[in-house]
Amino acid sequence: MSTNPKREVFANLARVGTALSSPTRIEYLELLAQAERSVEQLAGLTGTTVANTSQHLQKLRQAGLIVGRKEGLYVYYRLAGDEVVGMLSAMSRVGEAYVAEVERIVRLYFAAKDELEPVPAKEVLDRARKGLVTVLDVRPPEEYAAGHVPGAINIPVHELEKRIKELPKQREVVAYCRGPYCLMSFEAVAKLRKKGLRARRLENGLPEWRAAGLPVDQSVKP
Amino acid sequence: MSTNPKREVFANLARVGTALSSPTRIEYLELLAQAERSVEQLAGLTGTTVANTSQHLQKLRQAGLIVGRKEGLYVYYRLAGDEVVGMLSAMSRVGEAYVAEVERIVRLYFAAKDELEPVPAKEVLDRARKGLVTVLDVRPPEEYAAGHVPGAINIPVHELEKRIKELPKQREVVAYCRGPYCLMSFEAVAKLRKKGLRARRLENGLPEWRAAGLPVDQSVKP
DNA sequence: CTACTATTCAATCGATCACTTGAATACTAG
DNA sequence: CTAGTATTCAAGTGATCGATTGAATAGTAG
Repeated sequence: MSTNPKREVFANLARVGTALSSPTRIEYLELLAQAERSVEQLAGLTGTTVANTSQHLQKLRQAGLIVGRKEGLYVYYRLAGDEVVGMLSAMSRVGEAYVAEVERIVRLYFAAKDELEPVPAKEVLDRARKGLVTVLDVRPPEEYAAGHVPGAINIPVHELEKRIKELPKQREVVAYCRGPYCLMSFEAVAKLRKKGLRARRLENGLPEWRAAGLPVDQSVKP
Repeated sequence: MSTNPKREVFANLARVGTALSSPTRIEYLELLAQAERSVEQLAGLTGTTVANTSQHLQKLRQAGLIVGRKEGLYVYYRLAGDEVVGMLSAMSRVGEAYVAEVERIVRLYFAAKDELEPVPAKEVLDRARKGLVTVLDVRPPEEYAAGHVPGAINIPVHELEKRIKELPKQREVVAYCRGPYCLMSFEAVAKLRKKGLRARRLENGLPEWRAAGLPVDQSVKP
């Protein structure tokens, strides 16, 4: 029983767990699941200092969850792979199912869950191809550019009211954003319904869509 | 949206992450995945004190990963559900794929980094068009299908040895994979040289190639 | 009731973590 | 080269964590 190989494996897994033990780092992961970003961008998005952000990112990198790419003066980080999204989804599922607290918050903020029943991904893909629904991406343009559901229209949620006429009025709208805990699509559905459109949420965000192996379009860089 | 609900949810997910941040606790989870056990049994199996075991189990319980059942003098703990196993699997996948592998290969090849000097992207494009080099994509087929260097041959790194005859023996091979921190191309170059072929790495992976505005071929989805 | 056992609680100590601050490094522009 | 910027490194502080120890709680057996 000199060195236990199983213990070594567990120590490795624990390193991943440690990386996931900070709310801030989970937020970074969610942001990086949308598009790669520089340290400075991430610091601005989360409201922390650059040095602190850099340290968190390095913990995530050491755990193998993200990778960095240096381009000129900037270091762009992105998720190491779709497996990371799958892992986060698995964690969310456990959290939702077993942590009473999470359930409470989900109920409180995210749900009139019955009224806002989400649409499964496959259903959306089929119906979008047949022209039966309009798929709406309410995330910021740079995230849309980094990857979006094929054929989706991009209108950030805060511009939705003034650009609502870009959407076909008679067709049902399916809105999505960053993930299951992202509020933007709830907000969008509420606004659209207020204006008299039929609207529902996609069950998850783009990272989960991509991780499920569904097709993703990307805006070409100049 | 007064208090950010996303932050609250992330804080709870982080509690799950914290529960998974200790090798000992992961060991308990693995044991409990087999069968429910009492505190004393678990303490004996892991070689820790009963009090310590009890504390770990309570952290796991608070995170919603296990549940306890009191029967007489004993408290029997078991996993809260199968989703926990799924989450552990997802973690293992990430850990194995990105931590262990990278560490192993870095140790193996880092010393020889001078010998494995990479080829700049533009040079490869020119020389590939002139038929001077064979470009080799060692990523999994689905990633190759989603986009690859024009004219590149796709042989996943683990199939390289048995499919090596698909490569022209006299032409130099330039191998690439996922990115600058992906080590599959290091492995590929090492294998190719062992077989007597001239081989070098592309300086980056396909994402950087695409980001640099260089042409990318794509296999059409059905 | 008393004696005994499994589990949990409480107090403690050293190690690690999150965050801040200020400096060092790496790269670009001129 | 110098000036300027993005990122990382290094040191310091208060908080939390993991483990130990010893006592308290809850249950059983007689």
